Amino acid sequence: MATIREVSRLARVSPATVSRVLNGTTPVAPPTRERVLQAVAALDYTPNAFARGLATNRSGGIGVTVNEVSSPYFGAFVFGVEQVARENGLHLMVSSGFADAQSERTSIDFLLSRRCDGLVVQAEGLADEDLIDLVRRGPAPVVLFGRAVAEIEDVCVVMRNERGGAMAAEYLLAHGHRRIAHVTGPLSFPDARERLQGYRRALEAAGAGYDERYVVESDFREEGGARATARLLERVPDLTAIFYGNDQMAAGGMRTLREHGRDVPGDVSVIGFDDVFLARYLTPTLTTVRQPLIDMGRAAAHLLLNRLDHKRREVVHRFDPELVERQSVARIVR
Amino acid sequence: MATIREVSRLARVSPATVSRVLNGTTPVAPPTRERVLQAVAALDYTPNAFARGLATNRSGGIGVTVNEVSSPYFGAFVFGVEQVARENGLHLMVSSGFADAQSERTSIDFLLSRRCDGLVVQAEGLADEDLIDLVRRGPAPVVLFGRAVAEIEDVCVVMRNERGGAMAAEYLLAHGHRRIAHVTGPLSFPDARERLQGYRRALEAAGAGYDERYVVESDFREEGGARATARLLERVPDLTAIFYGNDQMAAGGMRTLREHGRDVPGDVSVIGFDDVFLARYLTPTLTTVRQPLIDMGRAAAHLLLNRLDHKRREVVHRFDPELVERQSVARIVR
DNA sequence: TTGTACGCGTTATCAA
DNA sequence: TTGATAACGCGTACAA
Repeated sequence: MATIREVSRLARVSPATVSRVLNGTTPVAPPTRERVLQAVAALDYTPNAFARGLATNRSGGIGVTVNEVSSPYFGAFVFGVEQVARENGLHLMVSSGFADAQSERTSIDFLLSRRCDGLVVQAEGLADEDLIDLVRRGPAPVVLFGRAVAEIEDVCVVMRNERGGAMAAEYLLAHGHRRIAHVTGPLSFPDARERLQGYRRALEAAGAGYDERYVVESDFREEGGARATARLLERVPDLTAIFYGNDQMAAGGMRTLREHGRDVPGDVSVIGFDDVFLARYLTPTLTTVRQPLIDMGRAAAHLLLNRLDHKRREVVHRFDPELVERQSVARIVR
Repeated sequence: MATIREVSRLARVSPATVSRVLNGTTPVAPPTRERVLQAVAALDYTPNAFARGLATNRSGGIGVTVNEVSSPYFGAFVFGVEQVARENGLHLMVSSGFADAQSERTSIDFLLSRRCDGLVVQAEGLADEDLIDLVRRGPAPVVLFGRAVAEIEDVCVVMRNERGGAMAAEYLLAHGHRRIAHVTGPLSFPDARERLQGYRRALEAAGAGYDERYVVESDFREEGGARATARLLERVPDLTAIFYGNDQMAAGGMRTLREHGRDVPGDVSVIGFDDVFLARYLTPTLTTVRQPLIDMGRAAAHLLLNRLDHKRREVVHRFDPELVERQSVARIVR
């Protein structure tokens, strides 16, 4: 690997001039410039990222911590982040957090020790205070995904979950349903609480009444959705529709409904949340509340870039959900 | 951010001693060692990765290029790589290649310019020669995933696709099928060719005969699978089973079969390849040939580690497929 | 067992 | 417009 000094010798200039040509920091006389460029090409020179980092204190990389990179949900988000990073000549360093405070802490420290220029963090284990501290006192700019922390709202990219929950319930109400159940995610997660709140508001606004026997807390996972559904069928067998806090739980729930001889959507209508790709593969295909994950990833990246270069790109912080109509909801006829 | 010099002053030793304590390169007297450790803790010192890289010429990171990080297929693979990386205190730098030679080249150069210690590459666009050149003359160790290049076989982690193709066909034959169609991936991909070859070998071995009217080339995508299936139904309407080159195409194909009034598996049995996530969500659930992607990711990472630290971890280079029985194949009764 | 001093490759400051 | 030179922070011969 050639060094800047070798290039400078070949071009018969000083290393400083080579640097100037490459970084465009100071004008260089065209003929000189030309010689440098030729030398660079001849030696196939690439600047040493370590040395550059040491001198500039910037790495050209942004760190991403999410629950699990390989899940469809976070995968889509990371994809959006990567797009923007590439467009701006930055690279991505990823580290999964596995929804565990200790593990998330490790991931973040790891990324920081690698001198990332900034971080995109989706944390489920860490407390609000930890995140506030990280954002305020951390050594690098940090933006948050999927969690609205009031004190640092300007660095958060989130979904309007309350609105999404209401949207789901309203859609079912509009299709004639009244006995609408809801399987929530863990209520320790704001996402899950907000969706529940939206559901409740919509029901009350419609005069359908909120009845907590129709609500079961679960875990955002397929098996959990299946179990919660069995519980519902036992407790309130007269339900005509179920709103699941995410698509995975809806998938498990639909299986349970089938096993109990309830046709979807003939006997029970089902609606999910997220619109991950599996929604299109279920039978019937799943009507769901869509989160524009790729766009949210792009937004998070843009937000971070704003903090890195102090430009003012327009960034949406709160995304609106969108209802995707498929086949899992039927109109009630009476 | 504290520097090694500040730590050394606080501990009243030289910077060299601090370095020795932290890296364990040379024995340090216990009391001295203790003082250093306390100073490190007191100042919350983290070594500067740039300076360290400059001095050691190692970054502690490995680069990963795959078609698309966010796809379930590659996501699972990357997940395996990440596991091993973490276990060894390394971090991951990712860059998608999008199955395009130009883009893959850019990704690889990018990762290399970031001074990754090694690379895990899954390339679909680059030619064998490019990869051979990269492995042999590149500035860092490289291992390949999903492509067996004869000249550099020792750095390749692959699936026994031929065997997998045969396995799929044999399974259908064992269930009484004789008129078995095959929808392949792009035959420019070795994966697709090998699976086709296995299919052919199994059919011929069983005396069922190979008939190319039963074979349609497609693109590994859902829509392609749907179109290919329509073509098959037109050309050889008497088929009783279809082997798809991957699960995505099987998903599209099953939709087409339904649209044509063919029940799966009542009228037509279907088998896929890969066993990605979605196979379990289709209706009926998809019988398929499983690739142990996470294990393959771990193997690729171990292989790379072997080249980095010259240890000799046992690594499987060629993985055996495994048939996962679900509901999409029925026995033919006559 | 510990300290001194240099080199790693770049950018930035200052002077010419 | 260009060149010398001093950081940047660490690891490591070499010396003590």
